[in-house]
Amino acid sequence: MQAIMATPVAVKAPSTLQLRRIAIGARIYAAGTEGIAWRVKSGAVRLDRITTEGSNYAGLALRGDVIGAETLLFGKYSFEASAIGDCELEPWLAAGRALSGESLLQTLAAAERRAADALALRAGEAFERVRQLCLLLAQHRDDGRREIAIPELRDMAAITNLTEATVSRAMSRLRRMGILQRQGRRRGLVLAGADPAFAL
Amino acid sequence: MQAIMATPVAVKAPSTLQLRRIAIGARIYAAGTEGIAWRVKSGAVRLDRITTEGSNYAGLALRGDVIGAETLLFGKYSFEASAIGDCELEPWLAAGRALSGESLLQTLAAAERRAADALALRAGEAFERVRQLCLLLAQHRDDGRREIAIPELRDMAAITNLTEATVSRAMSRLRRMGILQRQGRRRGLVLAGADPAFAL
DNA sequence: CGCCGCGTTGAGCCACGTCAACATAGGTGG
DNA sequence: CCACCTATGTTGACGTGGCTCAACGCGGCG
Repeated sequence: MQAIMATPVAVKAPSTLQLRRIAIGARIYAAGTEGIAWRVKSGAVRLDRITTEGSNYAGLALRGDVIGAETLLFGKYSFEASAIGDCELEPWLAAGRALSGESLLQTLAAAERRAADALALRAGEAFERVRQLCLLLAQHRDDGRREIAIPELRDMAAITNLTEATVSRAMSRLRRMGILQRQGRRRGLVLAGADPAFAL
Repeated sequence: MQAIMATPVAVKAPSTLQLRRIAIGARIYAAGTEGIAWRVKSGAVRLDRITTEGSNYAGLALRGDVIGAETLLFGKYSFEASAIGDCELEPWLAAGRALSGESLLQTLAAAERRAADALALRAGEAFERVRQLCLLLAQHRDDGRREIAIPELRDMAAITNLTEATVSRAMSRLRRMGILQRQGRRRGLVLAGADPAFAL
């Protein structure tokens, strides 16, 4: 487990905080702890809201999204964040004097689009939801194909509001159909075809 | 249907635009049209994303939330907004020179909390989802009771990702249990008990 | 009055949840 | 290196919550 590097000192000298790498499955920060805001350079982040009855999936952040912006107001994180794909984060410097309204507005607009995506992942048939989630997680490569770091079933299930068993069946089907390539159980990258016939 | 009052002229002289009232069920603005950002003073707003395959529920805005902030960037609305309870909107003046970073940050934090609420409304059993939605829509009154402007079933169904039939059954049950009072078919206000036993 | 949109309710069915058994990967200690 | 353990993923069998389809009631409106 990585230490939370965000301290008041870190806030004062963000330039010393460079790219932060988080392994898949690891927690990025806990709710209620102190820290700074980050921009997701690559990977995928799951946000959870902590309630008295446990923690619930509360949002998704992908490449370009900002997480933990509330620390600029409260000093503490409101949600818990965990990496569901290998992540690179960079400190988000909208804070302090350099706070740009335009940048904040863009972040707000992006957050609203992302929230709409997250909602859409909870509607429709199971197979379609899982397919859409894979699409969101996919990154384009030079050769035109897409690669996807498959999150744990637990996370995919929470995001789509399905059970792990149902997600597993959908993933098996995507593999059987040739849309996802490479073995099933293997953690790590999987390829989606470049062929438009593989609509993914 | 109310006319869309938001025009470039309106943007230049927002002070002339005062409280805007929208009747339940009416559209507030359409995606792609020009306009300004609004703060929801009361009521509830449903946001929809327009795609080639029609429009999909994409978010919820309640008292205090800001809608249409993306117009400050693009000049146009990205989503469609409709009132699902009688609404009062006021122009949101974070625009132009008066743009305050703090206010923007608060709006961003509120949007993220609201997005988490919206996601939670799509998890759990049908009855519980409908109950939670009613809770979100309820306003406290002086006498300690709560009043709720019941949206159309169509909207409650879209928000909770249930069918109208299922939502109707859940609402009937809430009424049978005495948690919601007043008749069923009647459009308009319904009361929830103040008694904590009526957990709603 | 007749029509239309909305809400209500019942009957039957099916997609997904539940439960369980098993497979495999990865870690840990010998 | 293997033995073992645990966490995770896979797959089948079965049950059920909510969807589908349909009929009906009611209110509003031309």
